[in-house]
Amino acid sequence: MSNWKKRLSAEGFRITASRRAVMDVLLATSVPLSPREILEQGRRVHRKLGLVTVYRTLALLEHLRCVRRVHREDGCRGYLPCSPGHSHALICRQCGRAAEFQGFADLQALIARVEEATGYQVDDHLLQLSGLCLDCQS
Amino acid sequence: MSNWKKRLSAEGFRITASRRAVMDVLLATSVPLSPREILEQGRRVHRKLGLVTVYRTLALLEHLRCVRRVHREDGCRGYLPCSPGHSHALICRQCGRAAEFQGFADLQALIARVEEATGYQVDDHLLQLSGLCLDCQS
DNA sequence: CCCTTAATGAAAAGTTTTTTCAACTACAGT
DNA sequence: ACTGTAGTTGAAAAAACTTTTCATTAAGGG
Ligand SMILES: [Mn+2]
Ligand SMILES: [Mn+2]
Ligand SMILES: [Zn+2]
Ligand SMILES: [Zn+2]
Repeated sequence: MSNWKKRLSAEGFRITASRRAVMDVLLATSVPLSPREILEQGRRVHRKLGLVTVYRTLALLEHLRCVRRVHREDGCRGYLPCSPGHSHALICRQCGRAAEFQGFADLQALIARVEEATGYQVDDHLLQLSGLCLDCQS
Repeated sequence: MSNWKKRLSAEGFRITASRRAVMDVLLATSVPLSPREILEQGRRVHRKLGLVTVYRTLALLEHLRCVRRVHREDGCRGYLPCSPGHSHALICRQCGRAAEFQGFADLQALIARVEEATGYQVDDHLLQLSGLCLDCQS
């Protein structure tokens, strides 16, 4: 049983055909998918999947930190699977392929300086990189 | 004549009452405003301002880098005025007050390492911090 | 196998954003 | 100033997106 399903069960959520369909789609993608795209792909394995359930499942998976939402110029609802622990997304602006990376110490240093300069107490951040993946560079 | 208006003229765009209204609202805010909020405030000075024009003016100002879009859990269409040059937004999660900060060298270092690790050629980034402003810490 | 109750999906409602198009007006040229 | 033209506007309609409702289904513990 996949990690995600374990997490759902552990938190008292039921494993349903609809949720499995959504999870299967997300686990298989390397490109951010919109709710509508997830619906379309999900229906290939679970015919009666509904869009409402896609939204609900995405909210749930996001809450459990199984997926992350990607923000782009042309839409802020691209969903990607994400590894456990803190990481950020790097998206190819050509083909959409996503990679993950860690925030290392640089960010902590930057944040410390920003706190110093502004007086704000920083407790969250949104960091996303974009560029060209190896394939799209040629 | 304000900086923004100069920039509009310079690029061949006309200075209209509607655009002035939207710009006035944006120049005066320290909190990200949604198109609808901009419409409401803008109508206080230009009665017949329409929502469509708010959207169009925002797209224009964003293109000219006079305003930036802020992404949040509860909506990715908050608009803020932004200073010339490269900077990022820092938002108070309590009262919404925004501050700007520069990306310094830390980010370059981080990006270099990410390029090294992933093979991607990074050419853009989205960075936003959030936390509590000085007032909201007490 | 029941039973309880979480979960689902169709439809409706509510929102947000874009497209259309006739009317308007900023402003360059006279 | 006056005029012509092309950029701009706003109402309305269309399209797209997201949430709510509610009767029905089915997961999974007992
Ligand atoms: Mn981070
Ligand atoms: Mn930057
Ligand atoms: Zn690529
Ligand atoms: Zn505050």
